[in-house]
Amino acid sequence: MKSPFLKASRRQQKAETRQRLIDAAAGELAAGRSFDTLSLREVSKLAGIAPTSFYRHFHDMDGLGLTLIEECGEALRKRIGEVLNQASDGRSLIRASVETLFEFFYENPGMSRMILQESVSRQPAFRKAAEKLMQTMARDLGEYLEREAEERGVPLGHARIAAESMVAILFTAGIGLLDTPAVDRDEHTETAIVQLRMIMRGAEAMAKVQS
Amino acid sequence: MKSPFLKASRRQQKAETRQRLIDAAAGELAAGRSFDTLSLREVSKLAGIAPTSFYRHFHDMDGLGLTLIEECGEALRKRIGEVLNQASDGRSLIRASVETLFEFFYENPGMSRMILQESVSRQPAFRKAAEKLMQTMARDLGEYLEREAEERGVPLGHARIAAESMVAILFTAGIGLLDTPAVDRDEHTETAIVQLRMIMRGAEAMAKVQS
DNA sequence: ATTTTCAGCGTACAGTTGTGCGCACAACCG
DNA sequence: CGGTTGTGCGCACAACTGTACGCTGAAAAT
Repeated sequence: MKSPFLKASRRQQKAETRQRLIDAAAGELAAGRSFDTLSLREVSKLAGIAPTSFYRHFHDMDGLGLTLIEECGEALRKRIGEVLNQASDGRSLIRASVETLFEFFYENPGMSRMILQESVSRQPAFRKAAEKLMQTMARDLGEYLEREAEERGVPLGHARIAAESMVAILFTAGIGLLDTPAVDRDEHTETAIVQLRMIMRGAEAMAKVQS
Repeated sequence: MKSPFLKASRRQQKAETRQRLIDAAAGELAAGRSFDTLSLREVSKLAGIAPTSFYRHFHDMDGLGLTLIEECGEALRKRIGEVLNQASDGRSLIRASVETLFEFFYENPGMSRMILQESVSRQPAFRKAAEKLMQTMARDLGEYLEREAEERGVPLGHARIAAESMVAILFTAGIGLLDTPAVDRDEHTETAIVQLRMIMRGAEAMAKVQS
């Protein structure tokens, strides 16, 4: 054991090294690299371990990638969940959701781009993981919309479909946000809000006429 | 010159080789590979030329990539343009657009996925090219919507914004389409149509009340 | 106190990558 | 016809990849 501090237990030590691998990869992503140009050797070096030691923590680079997606997705869902569940503060639900999501994108550009990227990836495992995240968000949002609309006595047609549209728009707008200078950030946000409102209106309108 | 047929002129010969490089790359994409895992040596071999001869046709793999995006984008825009401009046949405009676009995706899965993928790529050149395509489509669609709405005497609010939403949904749905078995294809299409109609309704509703 | 476990290391190897160099030889031009 | 052009080639090289193998030494278990 060449590590400078010997105090830690073995479990701790291993967990820390693993985390250093994750951080190294995330750092490169944040710096603009794309995940599939990262090599096992590279992240190992960045994490301060020998290439062959990588295997003590992940079976593959794919393993690392899936962990990254999972961890980031978890954080994101948690953050959105808070907004949906805790009664909205002053802001409208839509505004709160959009602003929260965009804040997240803006704070974690590397990870966000990776999720967006892997949702269209050729690597089935990655794509599935990213898609699952988006679908879960759409489902959560759809259920909320339905519940909320019922309370207001304004039935929604196709709540699930509307929610899917919203998620699609949010993620697409999120991409654009990532290379938008901070100055124009609010404009993007407002546009997205208008887009979501438009869908809400459309859903209400379709509920009135048919079904 | 080792080529089996010597009849062609130099210009022709070069154009053909270039095309073989393009086809080789496109073929690999269609077979499920992702563009940035393709190596110069690999496509050269597939095209039947020596690696070093690649440089006679493209400066880079990036050069090849940009050509692919451009060519495919051109084809796509042309196809959509036809639908928008020539008076709709029996189908509604929305239905015609969606069905045409999805047909294109389905016929060119490799290229389509590449465009979708590069629209969120870290490679600025690729991303810009793909984004430009999407923006152009959104603009075309927006202009059409505005014109058409005026004719019908039903003014649209935020036509451009509505068009952006539509494009976002179309492309997101397109991704999903690419790994959907042919059986469920129609269902996807119908869902997308509902989503676009919903946006239309919303845009009309927002025009009535404000602005 | 002794044994077992196991994170981390160094070495080594075969494979692949992009690309510089110079040559061949058919097409083209005068 | 002779000279130029330029596509295509083989060779070579250094950089980098993933990973198999066996060792070390401290932590954990006995």
